[in-house]
Amino acid sequence: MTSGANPRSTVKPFADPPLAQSKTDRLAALHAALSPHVATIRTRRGQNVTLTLMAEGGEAAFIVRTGVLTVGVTMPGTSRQVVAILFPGDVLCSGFVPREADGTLTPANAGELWRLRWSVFAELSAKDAAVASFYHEAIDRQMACRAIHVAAIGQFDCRQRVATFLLELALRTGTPSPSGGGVVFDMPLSRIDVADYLGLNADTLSRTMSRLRSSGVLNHSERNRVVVRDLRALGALSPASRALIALYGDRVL
Amino acid sequence: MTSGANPRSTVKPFADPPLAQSKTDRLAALHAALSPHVATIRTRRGQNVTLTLMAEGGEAAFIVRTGVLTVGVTMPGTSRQVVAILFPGDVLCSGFVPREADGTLTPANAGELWRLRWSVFAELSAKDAAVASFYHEAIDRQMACRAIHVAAIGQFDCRQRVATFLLELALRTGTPSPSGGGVVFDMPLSRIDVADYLGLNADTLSRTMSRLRSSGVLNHSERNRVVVRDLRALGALSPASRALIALYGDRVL
DNA sequence: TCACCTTGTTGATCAATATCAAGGCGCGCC
DNA sequence: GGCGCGCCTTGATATTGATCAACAAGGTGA
Repeated sequence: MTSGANPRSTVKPFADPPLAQSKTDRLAALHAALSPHVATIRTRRGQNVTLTLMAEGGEAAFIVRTGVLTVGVTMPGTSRQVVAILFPGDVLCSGFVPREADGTLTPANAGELWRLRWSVFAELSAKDAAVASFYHEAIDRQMACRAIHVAAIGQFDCRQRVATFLLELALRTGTPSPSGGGVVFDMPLSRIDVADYLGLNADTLSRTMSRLRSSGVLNHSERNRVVVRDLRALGALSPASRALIALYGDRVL
Repeated sequence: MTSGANPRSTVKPFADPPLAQSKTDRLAALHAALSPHVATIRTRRGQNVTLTLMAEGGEAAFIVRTGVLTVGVTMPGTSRQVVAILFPGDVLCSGFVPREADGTLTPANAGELWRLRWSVFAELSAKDAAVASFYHEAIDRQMACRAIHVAAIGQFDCRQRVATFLLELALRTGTPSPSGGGVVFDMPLSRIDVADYLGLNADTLSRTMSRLRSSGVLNHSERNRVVVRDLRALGALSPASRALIALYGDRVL
């Protein structure tokens, strides 16, 4: 469970994905407003970020600066469910994670996380319109994303779920591949994490990915990197493609 | 599809559920702050509330005053998914509903809804700490609720999902039944709505409810009303019972 | 270099749930 | 009252995806 032992952490990651450029700017601007109150956490895969502040058990707000994290819950007698995947610019408040549900905030790779007391964040929001609108946009995006996620888990079959997930990653973190029509991105999550996110068995997920490769939508690629050969073909497999594009843009399309 | 034709709308509803008492007070206090900007919508079952404001296509914020509403999305080629059920005190912003996903806000019964321009709501939040904290608490609760919902759809089997749903309704809107240990509440949603919420087939849902009745957890009850004979037994069937109680209280337990 | 461990892949089997079909019930409408 | 229409229920069947088990691939540390 130590991050050093995990091969995934040794993979040379992309630099910040290009998509995040404008977000990175906004985050830098935010930092000016927040910095006196922010604790910076360097994340490493496998570590477990505590959701509430130690002192006084206060509520905390987290802002993802770089890297990817998963938010998971585990109900007694069932396996873990990843309820959200957080990318740079996303916000998590400890109140978002239900109590008594074994909630966890787990980095998927190395990155940086800002943490601040929730009450401080609320105050800053009231004073600084830029902070407030950053927060509200983050909430909007996350709520919309969760709606799509619920629809995928509740209504999509196995292949549709996998296509939806890959499309989301491609739109959020992908770079156009040299050969036209394709997209490349890092896969920050393990098979098991992805399966837990999609409400699927890891075996079934593996089979589905294999089928996507043999049908030519994906390329056989190196470990922890995904090469989508034809993004439009992938989009055609996901009922949520239009919604995802509306939410995350068609930058790589 | 007219509400008058629907038998459900003719059922005499409970008055505001007792749980909502403190919430009702808060809503009344809020109204003072918001009233100059609020449009009050009387909801009727089956109507479709438009999510964006007509003029300028602006974003809107909705606050549920009374009644129950469902938020649904439908991706092409799949059936509808209910992504949230809104009760009095809940908030919905149009940005929460993904675009290009056929999002709908649909009252399940008669009630009252406040609508205001999102930008106005944001301004009021910055000025009035009571408005801001109301909003943030609503967001926290809804995010936590959605996490439980995702876990239920992704990991629970059929009976666990149904038990979780019934428990949530019991905790949020139930009243203790005369005979000890039991709880009674209105069922505001049709079988199909519930099935769409739980990611189940309506037939399967019906079967599961029948089994819960014959196993003695539920009473055979009149149409659109549910009598839980033994709430603890119901809780034992739901892996999320502790999380739900932490979120909604043990008032009726 | 080799043993070991984690992660991922693949095949065979089985169970849960969707699908299809038929029928009952309650209610509004004619 | 009788008719027609949704909604709900229940049974028979089909199919998807979970489970179990074996094995491959790659990294780690001695």
